[in-house]
Amino acid sequence: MMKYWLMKNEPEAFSIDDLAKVKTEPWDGIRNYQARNFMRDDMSMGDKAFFYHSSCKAPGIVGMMEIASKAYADHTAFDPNEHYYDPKSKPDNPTWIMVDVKFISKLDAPITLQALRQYPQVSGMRLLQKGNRLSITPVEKKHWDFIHTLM
DNA sequence: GCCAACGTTGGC
DNA sequence: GCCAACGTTGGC
Repeated sequence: MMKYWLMKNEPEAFSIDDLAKVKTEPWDGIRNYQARNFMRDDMSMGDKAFFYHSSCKAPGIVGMMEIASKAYADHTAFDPNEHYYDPKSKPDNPTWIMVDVKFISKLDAPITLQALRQYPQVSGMRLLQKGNRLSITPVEKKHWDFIHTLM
């Protein structure tokens, strides 16, 4: 059964345009257990995800991508020179993992957070819940489908 | 840059 | 195992 996701990233670090260029990219740097568990336990190859730009002028959904690998060790956790280095993650038993994502499309016009908040049809989305900070959240099919009607 | 809301850490 | 202090996220 295909699942749907929303994955946040700061466009200054890696944007939808960057993904459009490289086509496939490891989604590294996740250092939150809930987000990790989603990748480890619930994501499958072929799942679809919204690419969301956060911490920017107009936060919102900017494109779509496909999960292109199973979860595997996030090697950036092993390297002391990396920003996301975490000494408690060991190569033989990695704490942190990542998946590859594949570019599907960039939206002609982003669907901003501000716009999403206007629609009661998506008011239940985790993204819109107060205090939500998770960078990876599941998206219900009904929400996924409704957002497509906005494109 | 501010700050609310979380998540994590570490002393006890 | 509790919880205060600290760190991070992310919208505004």
